[in-house]
Amino acid sequence: MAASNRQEIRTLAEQVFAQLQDDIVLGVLKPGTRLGEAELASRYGVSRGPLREAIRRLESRKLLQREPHVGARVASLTTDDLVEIYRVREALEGMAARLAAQHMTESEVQGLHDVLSQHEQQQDIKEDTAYFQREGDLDFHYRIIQGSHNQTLIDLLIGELYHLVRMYRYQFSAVTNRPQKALAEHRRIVEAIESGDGDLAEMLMRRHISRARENIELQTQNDSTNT
Amino acid sequence: MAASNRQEIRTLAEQVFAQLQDDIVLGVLKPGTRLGEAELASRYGVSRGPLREAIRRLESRKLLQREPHVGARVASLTTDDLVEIYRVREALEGMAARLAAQHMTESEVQGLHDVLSQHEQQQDIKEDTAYFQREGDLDFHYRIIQGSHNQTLIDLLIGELYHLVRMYRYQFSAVTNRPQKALAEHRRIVEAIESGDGDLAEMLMRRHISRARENIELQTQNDSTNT
DNA sequence: TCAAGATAGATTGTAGACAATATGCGGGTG
DNA sequence: CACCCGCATATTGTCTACAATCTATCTTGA
Repeated sequence: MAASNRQEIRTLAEQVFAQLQDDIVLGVLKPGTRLGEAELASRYGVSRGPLREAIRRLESRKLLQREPHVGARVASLTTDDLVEIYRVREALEGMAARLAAQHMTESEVQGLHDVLSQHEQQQDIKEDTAYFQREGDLDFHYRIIQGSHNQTLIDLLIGELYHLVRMYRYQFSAVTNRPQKALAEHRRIVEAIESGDGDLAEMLMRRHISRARENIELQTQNDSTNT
Repeated sequence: MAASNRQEIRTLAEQVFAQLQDDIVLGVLKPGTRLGEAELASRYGVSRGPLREAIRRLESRKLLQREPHVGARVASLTTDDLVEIYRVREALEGMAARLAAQHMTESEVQGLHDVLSQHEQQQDIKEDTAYFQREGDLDFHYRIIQGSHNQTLIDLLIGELYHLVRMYRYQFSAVTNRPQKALAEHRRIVEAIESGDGDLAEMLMRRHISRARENIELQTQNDSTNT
């Protein structure tokens, strides 16, 4: 539902790539797991050729780590890695918000409002906050990124970086402990985009992501002191 | 010399990957060229296995475009693509400059000064401005990116984006028509980094790259009106 | 002239074999 | 007892050959 297989898949190598990626992101294959080629080949019902091509592509997306003559392992993200990623997100999504304020069409802005009101309802019904905190939050960010109409930016964020963010969320069942504030920030970002204020949109988006990063850093401190 | 093969290369697939990448970036293989698998395999003296893995990795770096059952072509960059890339550079290198101001070591700052004075001398000797306008300029940017000490950021910029920038420069023999101003901007960026002013460093870097982008956009307009 | 089918060419997928290398175990030595 | 060296094993890396599939072109017929 969220955003997994965007384009039509035709070759076996691409199928294996998509399946293996999902299995890694969703946690079916746990971080650190050794991935033997023979084992994977039989698991997905293909030969080693297409499998190795899929592995190469997943390696360049940092979803698995490879070492020559040793093999591949499912990437295991540390919190430091995630903090690094959030710095990059801050820069790229800030730019995306700025460009979205300039280039978004009316229907795209309307779509933002739809997502927003959807989240507001789910906030009232407090039981299913998981949606907002997982893929729902990402839907909002996806739309703004797409709204930048900058294909390079879109590919970098959605094609490469976001899989790692999603993997982390599934790995640690990560939830934001400030859903109301986050939703309020989303609202103000949409207002800035709607009024075409690129400067403000970028600033608000950067703050929004920066706070999420600080939240991660804080939780890490608590974890280490409690342990 | 500049920055081509950073890590030790052990497997054939990695060798082919590095060679093919260089051949594309440096223009040995011209944009749009069809790359038959059999032809490439004999060209580099390997079989199709390692070759196909190299092709997959180059595809995810956007150095070549592939179509299933048709084949691969050397990517041909349009000016619009480059403008998109410069928007991303503005965001990412702005962040890199901010982080560099916070995290660069003394010796790294010294290295920046060295590059700077090197460029100043080459400016006086006006004959060989090509160095500054090509790899020399990139050296400066590379150092600041490395100075961010954010490996995710470094990988994205140097590992993925910069090959495209370099390819474009070789493709069009692109030169900046404002070398003095660019050098002055470099100087002020180093000052901001040295004084630990992350806000200023980011702002100056963003302006610097933004002006380079405007320069590209202007040249494109002239080209189209003259043609 | 246009459209549908056949053919040629290429790429993609598969299988099997061998070479190259890392890992882990066991024995020997200080 | 600890450490180092060498060997066996398993896995990855590579190559060859062939089958399957798709694309594009050419031919043929209406």
